[in-house]
Amino acid sequence: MKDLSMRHLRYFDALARHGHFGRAAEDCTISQPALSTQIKDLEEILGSQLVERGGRQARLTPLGEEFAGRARAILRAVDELETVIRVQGQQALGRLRLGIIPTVAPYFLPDLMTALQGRYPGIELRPREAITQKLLDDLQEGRLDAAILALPVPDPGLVALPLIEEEFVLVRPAAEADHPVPNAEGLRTMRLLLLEEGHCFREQALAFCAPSMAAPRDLIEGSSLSTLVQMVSAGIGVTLVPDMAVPVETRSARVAIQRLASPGPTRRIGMVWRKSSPIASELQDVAALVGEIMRARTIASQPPTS
Amino acid sequence: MKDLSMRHLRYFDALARHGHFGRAAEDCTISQPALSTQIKDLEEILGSQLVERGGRQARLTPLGEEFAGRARAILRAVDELETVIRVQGQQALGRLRLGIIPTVAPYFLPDLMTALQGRYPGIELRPREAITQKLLDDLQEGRLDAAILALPVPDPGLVALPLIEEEFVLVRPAAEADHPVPNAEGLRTMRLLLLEEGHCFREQALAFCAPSMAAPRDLIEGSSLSTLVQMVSAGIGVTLVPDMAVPVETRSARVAIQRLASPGPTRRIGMVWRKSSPIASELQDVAALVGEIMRARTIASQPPTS
DNA sequence: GACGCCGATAGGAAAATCTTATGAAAGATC
DNA sequence: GATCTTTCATAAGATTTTCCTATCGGCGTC
Repeated sequence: MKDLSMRHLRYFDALARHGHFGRAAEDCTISQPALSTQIKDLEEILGSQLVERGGRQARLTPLGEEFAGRARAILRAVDELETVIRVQGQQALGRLRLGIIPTVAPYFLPDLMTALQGRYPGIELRPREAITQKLLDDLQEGRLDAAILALPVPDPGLVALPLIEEEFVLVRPAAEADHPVPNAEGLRTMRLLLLEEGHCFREQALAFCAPSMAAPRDLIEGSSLSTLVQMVSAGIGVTLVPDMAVPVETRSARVAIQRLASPGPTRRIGMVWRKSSPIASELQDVAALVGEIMRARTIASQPPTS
Repeated sequence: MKDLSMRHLRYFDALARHGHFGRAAEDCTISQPALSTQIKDLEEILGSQLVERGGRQARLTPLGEEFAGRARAILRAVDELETVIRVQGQQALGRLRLGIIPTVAPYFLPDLMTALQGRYPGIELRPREAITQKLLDDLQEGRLDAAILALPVPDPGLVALPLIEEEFVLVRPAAEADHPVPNAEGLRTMRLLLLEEGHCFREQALAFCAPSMAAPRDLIEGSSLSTLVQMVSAGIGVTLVPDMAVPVETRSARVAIQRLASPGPTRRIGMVWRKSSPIASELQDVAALVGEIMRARTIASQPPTS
């Protein structure tokens, strides 16, 4: 047996409104027989007579009235559905769930939010700060639209657009400001403060200091760069921070900054999203915008010295 | 361009629930390609991507989620619509809009309502009292399902089933109880009280008294039989009332009842409905029931005397 | 790099829908 | 009261939509 279709509802609605097969058919821009058969179909489907065919005019039965009312409500809902989806589909970017690793978020998120709000008025921004692995998972599962993190990402199925490349700088107690700049080997002999397991920045710093995977002696962990810097200023040890963190983190701490000799440790920050993302092209734009902001901020913040 | 169809909603709902084209297709008992193309159609119709096809699994876009929610609501409404109509279609008679002329209504309506309620449990009864012309109009326009009135009805397109035939009796002041029973000619010389224009009973009475259409002298009008009888008891004149009205109207009035000589005036009460009425067969039953009641009541009420 | 899973695409078949032509019933008209 | 008109139903053929089978291509896995 056939199913109830949208057509049935639409045609019946027209018939209910006009009370006349011919005019209803005209309203639907189909022929009168077409409408007649559809109405007949409908009555068969429901197993009840909905229209009373008097020679004079077509009138609805009580059941027909009931049907017409409900049908109209459904048609309204369908119309609204179409409108809503069409309208929402228009605006390029309605919502952006953007993940950012913890060693980037504090230094760019505010500016980023402002810029995105300006570029996409009315956008619903949902930033989320998490470590790389969690970001990648969320990305894969569709809980994030894009993420800003350190490249490379191993995952195929993701697109990555590099944004900036930045150096790590050495942060040591203010008292050691005029000590000589150590190299990687020298660093290994110092008390190095690092982020907890899971942070990509920790791995990158370690990779520089201890390429052989041997964890350096005297390794102390902190939960944020801010914590690490505070510990440094207390004379507990030294640490590495990314360039972008310097202005914020060393503003009020009594520490010395030393730029390491080339080739020093670096990281490349990029934005990634699913290749299959429906808003891939918009994300391309977003990435460009983010790149601009990041470059402007890092250049501006870097002292003219060195 | 094609239109949004019920199919689209159903298929998309399945896809949303399973997150998997193959399983969704199976759920809909169609092949996977069929579902794929329908979903693609849907996306084209709406001009937006609703599903994100990652190699791994199919995920809904935010727009897709919105769509799925609304689609589900619509499908629920459609399902309810079908159920309601199917169920209501089962019960033979859900509602009966029954018109009755004023010279019948007071004497039968209560019994009739009771009997119909008993015969059709849960029925919604809507009796309406009005003069013949109005009843016929309402019947034609579908505002009434059936009407009880005096036959014949000129209208083709209506079916009429005779129920009872009853005589008119003369009502005169109690003081005249032993006056001789007048014939039609004699009636014309008396002060005759009649219903207002429009009542079929008025015309029938007039037709008996004054076949030549000449209105008798001294004609006085009242708005109901009850009023007329009260006026008679006050000695203002005489009137005719149908047999069925006698028990009720003369119960507490000081009036005399005289049965006229045969062939006296009579009227035939019947029930009519549209030939095209969808509940024509039920109305046939209703008419039979009404006939039974009327006959029982009129016979029982008639004194054994003649 | 072969295999398996998943969804897209192609081509032809089946079904639903539409149109034109025609029929039948009931009012309307003369 | 016979004819004309209106109105809806039915019939037959054309068109469109929908579906199925077969096959491809991407992607992840072993």
